[in-house]
Amino acid sequence: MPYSKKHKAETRQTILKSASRLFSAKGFDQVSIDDLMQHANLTRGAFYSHFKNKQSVYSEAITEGVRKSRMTQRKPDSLTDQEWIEELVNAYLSQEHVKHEVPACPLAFMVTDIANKETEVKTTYTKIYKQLNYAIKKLSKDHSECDEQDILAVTAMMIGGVAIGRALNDPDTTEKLLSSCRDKALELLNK
Amino acid sequence: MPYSKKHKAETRQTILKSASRLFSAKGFDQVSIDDLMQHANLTRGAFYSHFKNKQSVYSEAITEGVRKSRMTQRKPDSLTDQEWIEELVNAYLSQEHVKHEVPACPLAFMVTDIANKETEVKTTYTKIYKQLNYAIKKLSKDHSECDEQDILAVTAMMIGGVAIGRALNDPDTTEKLLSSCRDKALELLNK
DNA sequence: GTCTATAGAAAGATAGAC
DNA sequence: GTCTATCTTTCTATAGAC
Repeated sequence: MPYSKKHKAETRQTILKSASRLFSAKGFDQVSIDDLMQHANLTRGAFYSHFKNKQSVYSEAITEGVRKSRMTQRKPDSLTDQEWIEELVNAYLSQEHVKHEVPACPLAFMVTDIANKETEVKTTYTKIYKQLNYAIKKLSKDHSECDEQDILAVTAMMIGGVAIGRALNDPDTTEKLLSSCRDKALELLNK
Repeated sequence: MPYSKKHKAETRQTILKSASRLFSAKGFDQVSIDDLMQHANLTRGAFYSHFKNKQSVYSEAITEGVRKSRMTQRKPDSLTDQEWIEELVNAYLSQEHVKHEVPACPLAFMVTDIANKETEVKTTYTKIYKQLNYAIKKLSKDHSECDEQDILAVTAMMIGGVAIGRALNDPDTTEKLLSSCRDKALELLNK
């Protein structure tokens, strides 16, 4: 057997990693299977040994993107829940995130792209969206009075703030937007 | 002259109308020039008498979309500023808007699509984004203490709420999201 | 499993007739 | 101004050699 199972799994993972980065950056249609494979130092033809088609790698890339993003990292023991949540919100609504200098959150980077896709993809989006809200809820419950409505508003502000920031052409406006969302989000979360 | 100037202007407007609807619904790449022209009962070849290329009609479609959307309508004299702003926020964060049963706001429907485009398109987006914030500021100044930060947070919530709502697969979650954003947005605007 | 080659389809843009 | 025809490119997906 010239190729081990381990090798196959690693190749698959490499493709998925490129996929999550490229689809976030450029959207479904602007990324070709050739692009994905070139980033993995492979050629087009090899793609179909790993994924059924383009849509299926896109769907998996969403999950992969969340796995790598800051939001799903474990809280360091040195921080309180409140400190950690503050750090997460600030990192989310940051220039680095908007400029994609850190792993992108698919919830913000892919939101419009996903709206036009099939059930499978939207179901994945819905799932990770609920996870984000649940994670914040859990981190807030001990030190805050905020309820589910507050949290839904906060995540809309976070996702919206980052998505809008990416579409703007004016760095000053982006910075004002991000800082406003940071302040108002933390205000809602710390009440 | 077999075709009048008026006829040309009308044809152009018809194309633009299809463009604003289709690009909002499906995104840049999923709409072909053929699609646009078929909706105007014309064929591909005629397109280039009206627009330079696909990108330029996309750019104009953003402006056209805003022109038709609720947000730019004039306030009826029978309503106070406060009543009108409440109506606008509620209409924006509504199921009808998310489902595109009323003209779509490009700020929400095209946000990710635009992030990956060239300067011209992003400049247009930035302009209408600022217009939205300015319009709300003007409507708020007489009855509310809210500042620019509040307004930026509110519009992020509005745009984010609608964009996320479109990507979700679960009507209950969408409804909870929309109603939470409505409540929190109006809370910020009425303080 | 990965490669090259290619089939087949779609779409942007142009040319020339009317 | 609008039509049909066409050039050209790009891309998904498959076939077959290694």
